[in-house]
This record gives sequence, C-alpha cells and structure tokens, in this order.
Amino acid sequence: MARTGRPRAFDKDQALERALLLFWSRGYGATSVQDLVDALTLERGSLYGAFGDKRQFYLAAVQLYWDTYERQLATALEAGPVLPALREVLANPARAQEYASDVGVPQGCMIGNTTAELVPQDAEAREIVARSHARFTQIVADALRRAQASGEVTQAATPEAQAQLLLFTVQGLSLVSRAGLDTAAALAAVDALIDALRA
Amino acid sequence: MARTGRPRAFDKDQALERALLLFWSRGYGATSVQDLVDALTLERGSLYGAFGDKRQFYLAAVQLYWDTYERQLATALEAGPVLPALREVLANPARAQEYASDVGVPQGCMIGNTTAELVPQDAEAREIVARSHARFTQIVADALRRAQASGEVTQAATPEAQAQLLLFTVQGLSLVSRAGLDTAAALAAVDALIDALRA
DNA sequence: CGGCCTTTTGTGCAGGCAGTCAAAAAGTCG
DNA sequence: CGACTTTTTGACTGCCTGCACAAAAGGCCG
Repeated sequence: MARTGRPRAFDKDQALERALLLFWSRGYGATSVQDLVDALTLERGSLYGAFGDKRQFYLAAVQLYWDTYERQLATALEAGPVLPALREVLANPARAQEYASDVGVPQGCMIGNTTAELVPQDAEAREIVARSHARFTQIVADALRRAQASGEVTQAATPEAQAQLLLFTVQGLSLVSRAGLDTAAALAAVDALIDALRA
Repeated sequence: MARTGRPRAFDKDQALERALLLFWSRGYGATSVQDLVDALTLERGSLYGAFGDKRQFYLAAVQLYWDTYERQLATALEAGPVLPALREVLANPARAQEYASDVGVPQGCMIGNTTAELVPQDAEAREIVARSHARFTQIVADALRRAQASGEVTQAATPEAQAQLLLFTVQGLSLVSRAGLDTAAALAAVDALIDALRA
C-alpha cells in the first residue's frame, strides 16, 4: 500500500538467496544472526525489519529452496523417457559430494537437513517439509504412471510406491553423502535401483 | 590405577543410556547440559568429570547407539532367509513413527541425525558416522552375497551396490518418517524394494 | 521546501549457554 | 585415627544469542 518512505538499501531477494546458501551449508542452529548480518552486508535491524526473526527467515529460505528444486524436478520429468531423468535426479546428490570439500559449500538436501534439525520441534517446519515430500512423490508418481503406461517402467509396484521409494532413496543419498561417499559405489546403487524399475 | 577416592554415586552406563535417549529425541543442539543434569539426576560437575564436555558425551552416546544397532542387525541377518530380515530392518523405522507422537520419544536414526547436525562441522563425528555406514554396508553385503549364492536374491547387481542402496533407503526412510509418514505407503515402498531384490 | 513514512544504523539488554572451580563429602589405606 | 584420592555439590563466570529500540537518514508528495 504505502509506497513512500526510505527505500530499502538492499535487494531482498538477493539477500534471501545468500541467506539460503549460509543456512544450507551450516544449518539453522550453527548459523547465528551475526553470521547473516556479516554475510549479507546489512545491519541487524534491517534484517529483522525485512524478514522477521531468524526462524521465519530460515523457513523462507527453505521455501525458496524447495520452490527452486520443484521447478527443476518438474522440468526434468515432463518430457522424454522417465528413467534417465530419474537417474539424474538421484545421481546429482551422489556427485555433489565431490565439490563439497570446501567449508561453506552447501551439503545435502536442505529439506532433509530441516527435517533432522527443526521438524521435531517446529510445527511450521514440519508442514513445509511434509508438503515438499508430498509434492515430490506426486510429481514423480505422475511421471512413473506415464512410464508404466508406455511400457518403460515395470508394473510390479504401483507408481505411488515407487515414488515413495525414490523419495527415501534421494533423501538417504543426500544425507549419507554428507559423511563422505564413494561416488562410484553410490552411482552403482543408483543404477541398481533404476534397473529394478525397468520393465 | 588408583582405586581409592570417593566412589561414584551414579551408574555411568545407565547415565549414558539416559543421555542417549535425550540426545536421540532432541538432537545435539537442542539438548542443553542443564537438560541432561535434570534428566540424569546428577550435578553439573559430576557430568563433566565423568564424560568430559557435551560434545564428547554426545559422541559416546552415538557410539553406544550404533554398537547396539549393529549387534541387532548382525543377529537379524546371520541366519535364515535374508529378504524377510531386511524387510524388517526397513519396516521398523517405518512403523516407529506410530509411537512417536509424544515429545521425548526418539525419532529417526541417530546416525542420520548426527550426519545432518554434526558431521559438517565435526571431524570426529564424521568418522563415527562414516564407520557406521561402512559397517552397515559390509554386514548387509555379506548377507546379500550369501543370498545371491543361494538363489534368494537377484544377481542383477552386486551385493555391494544392493547394500549401498539399502543404506540409502533406511537412512532416507528414518529421516522422512520424522516429518510424519503414511505407514501403509511406506511399507508399500519397502515391499517394492524387497521384491525388486528377489531373484 | 516541509511534513510524512519507512528503512537504516548501532547500541543496549536480558537470558541462556557451556564450562569452571573451590570446598565439602565419602570412601581407602597405612 | 588421619592422610590421601576421587567425586559431589552448587555457585559462579564470561560469552554469545536473538531481539528491541531510539535516533538519524533517505526518498516521495503536497
């Protein structure tokens, strides 16, 4: 409504993106407001004014993370054969570990990190996470349904069960990769799963 | 060496077990030393005297958790058909969620929780976690090798790749279950995986 | 130009945190 | 009984946290 007043001196979206990287790489608890203030080049009060408190800020970052991920997922699965695309979805976190030797580089899936750190104590975080899981399985199940119909994917299980299994796998893979991973072994496991889905 | 001095007034093992439950249900960061002091019915100084600082205490609890889990895993897989045992290994976390409506009840796999919360910043935690992963895959791969030889499990993939896939799945399942889970859907996914392993 | 509205800036604050320490207590051994 | 060793006890400390606030500053509109 009110459009007057001193203009914001920083780009809110860009600040959220940078905060996302910080939260992603360090987690919620290990990222202090001071860290954010330093990294975003703004003052404490500005941050609170623009984003509310730390928790809201984090949840907004998670939401941004998921929205971005969901868009990529949907795009990857919307055309062409499904299994190669799913293979990529799984192989990505398996390979990401190679870049992650530096501290400060994001690790794992931020939804998974949030699940582990915030969900037990934060109902709103649980909602965001649960919704993300539901969206993931829905998008993947839709793709698998098409692929079953076209004869690409086995009908030994329902698309929903297969999608749920893929959710578990991608979440587990992202998590395990944080502890260091033999990339070749991880890719072999991914291949084993993809092969098992083949009709 | 020196065996004299005032005797310890509490059972160290029992204190560690109780601490394990606290750390397991709340995580590292959300469990304060004060919480531990309250729950273990001992004084601050005694805790520090017996276990060192909070981090060492947590790592000791994680180690206890893993040792217990590994023993159960090895026992479950040492005799009889492998696939039903593996099914149970996976189905357990899927069902555990039903009991976990209460706050204070442990949730998820503590190795997974540690991976998410401590591993990025703690080399010693990473070692414990990585060792646990290696032990898991080794035990499971050994069982799968026997099962492949006996014709119970498909030889479409190596036992190592299958074991790695099972690690991902159980870790992902434990994690995802924290956000609430449709038990039936999770079990359907588990069945889909077990069926895919069948020869 | 001057009132208005909003953001910025930087300090200030209460609370909770992990960890410390000195004195008292409880055993053991000579 | 009294020296010695270890644990217990509970108060204490310094730090860092998230967050609030008052004053200044910047841009728009009449």
